[in-house]
Amino acid sequence: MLLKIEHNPTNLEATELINEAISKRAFMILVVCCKVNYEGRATSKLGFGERTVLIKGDGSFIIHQDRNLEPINWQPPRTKIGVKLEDDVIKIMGKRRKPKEQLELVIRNVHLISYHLGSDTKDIELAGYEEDMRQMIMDNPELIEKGFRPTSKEYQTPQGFIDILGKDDAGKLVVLELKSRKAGVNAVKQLLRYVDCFSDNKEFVRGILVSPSITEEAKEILNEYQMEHISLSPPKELKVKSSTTLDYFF
Amino acid sequence: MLLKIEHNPTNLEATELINEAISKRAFMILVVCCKVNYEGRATSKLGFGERTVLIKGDGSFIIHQDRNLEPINWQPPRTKIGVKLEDDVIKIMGKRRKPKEQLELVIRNVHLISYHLGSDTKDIELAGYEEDMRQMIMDNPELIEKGFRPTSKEYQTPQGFIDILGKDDAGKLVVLELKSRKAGVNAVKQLLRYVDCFSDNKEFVRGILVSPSITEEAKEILNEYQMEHISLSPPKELKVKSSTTLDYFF
DNA sequence: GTTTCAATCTCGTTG
DNA sequence: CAACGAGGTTGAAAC
Repeated sequence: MLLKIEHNPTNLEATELINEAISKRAFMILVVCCKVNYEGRATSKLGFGERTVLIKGDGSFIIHQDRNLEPINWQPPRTKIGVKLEDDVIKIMGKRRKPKEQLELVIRNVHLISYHLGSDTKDIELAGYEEDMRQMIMDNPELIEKGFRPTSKEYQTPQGFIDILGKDDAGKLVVLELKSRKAGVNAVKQLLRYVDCFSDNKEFVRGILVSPSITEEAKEILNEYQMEHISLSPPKELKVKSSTTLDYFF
Repeated sequence: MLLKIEHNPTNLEATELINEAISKRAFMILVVCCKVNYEGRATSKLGFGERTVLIKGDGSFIIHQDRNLEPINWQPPRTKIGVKLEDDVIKIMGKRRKPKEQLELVIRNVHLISYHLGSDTKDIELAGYEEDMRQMIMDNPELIEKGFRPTSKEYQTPQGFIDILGKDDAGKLVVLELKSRKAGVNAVKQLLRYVDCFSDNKEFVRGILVSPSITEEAKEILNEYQMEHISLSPPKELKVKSSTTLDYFF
């Protein structure tokens, strides 16, 4: 894999390398003393300090401080990246239209610059989501209860899509609301709104919240409206998430 | 600033440097050929490929592919990081309890390893949030309309907190729902639910959605229920967000 | 500690 | 292209 590194380059040398990296759409890594200005969806200013910067070939622009998981400033993919040297200060601009926004990185001093090329076409396999849960229940309706028969998934109502709609052993309508994590009051309210969509029915409609667990307050509201909770966790068997893997690169 | 770099080290050399970086709580940058396994809140596997890895002194563990803003795998601050060399393969483990989860990075080959120390205590200043908008309206109620008087902010209802509640020139009750960005149907539904909380009132209650813009469908629902929209953007004057700046490091 | 909610959310999918 | 919803959401504030 091609990889260029420079330790403590001059700002002139660094500017040239940054230009190279941009034109090659490389993955660039910088450790610099810099300040940062952002203007767009919000506004921010960050004074001078040591930061680690990633600029990807797709236009992602990521600025990390030395703590926290999240970057302190960033721009999403497809950002236009430009660089210029002015009065021995390097300015890297990331501009985007729609939304109109711009990130300005003012570099006083470069400690490390590196860039490399190399595509990574592997897709991640993952599991443990609401969609996996939905599929699991469609495949094994008895996980809800004996005699449960799903009639449709993502049934549309004025309030949005019902995760799973079905009928129980006695033929009563059952609305399922799925959550892959601990469910709170919002999940219960949503379920209630779905059930209310059938309030013109003569028959009582059952509302069941399906999630690994539930908050205490959510449980109270469920009881209040005679709705139920079933404890069920999403499956964690792995499957390929995206089908567009381009494995012929390997 | 102390900064160590090694280009294409052996896996033995790399393991030693990784150990050094961990024990010094340094900011480590790796460009490696690796695979990644995650087990915890969900499960994921990522096959071998070229990845860029950041490990911060606070325990943040971030793995980037060559596209997208977001890391493909990660662990938050306070993750315990460990490394071992087994059969000439480097394994970096990031473990956390509560939630119990673990990230395993299996490195076949190191292209670049670097670590550096240096604290960055500057706080960012930013603006443009819903909270700023709320404050702006409380300070200048005439932004809504002449004669508007806020009576309370974050007024509690069974449906949640109303952003701002007030009265208009004619003494009619007005419910404001604020959004710092383009508002969609969910914002309108939320406003409608708040207004419904006063449906036992004799008088008509006005519902006003305040946001920079609004989706077409949201506008239709607003009209349907005789609610209003006011176009207003959050202010963007800067202020220091965190008050815990430790500037005496500088 | 747990719960709730905004976010420069991001990212995918769908119409 | 805009809109909608899930996320290992994260992160902060409120309780």
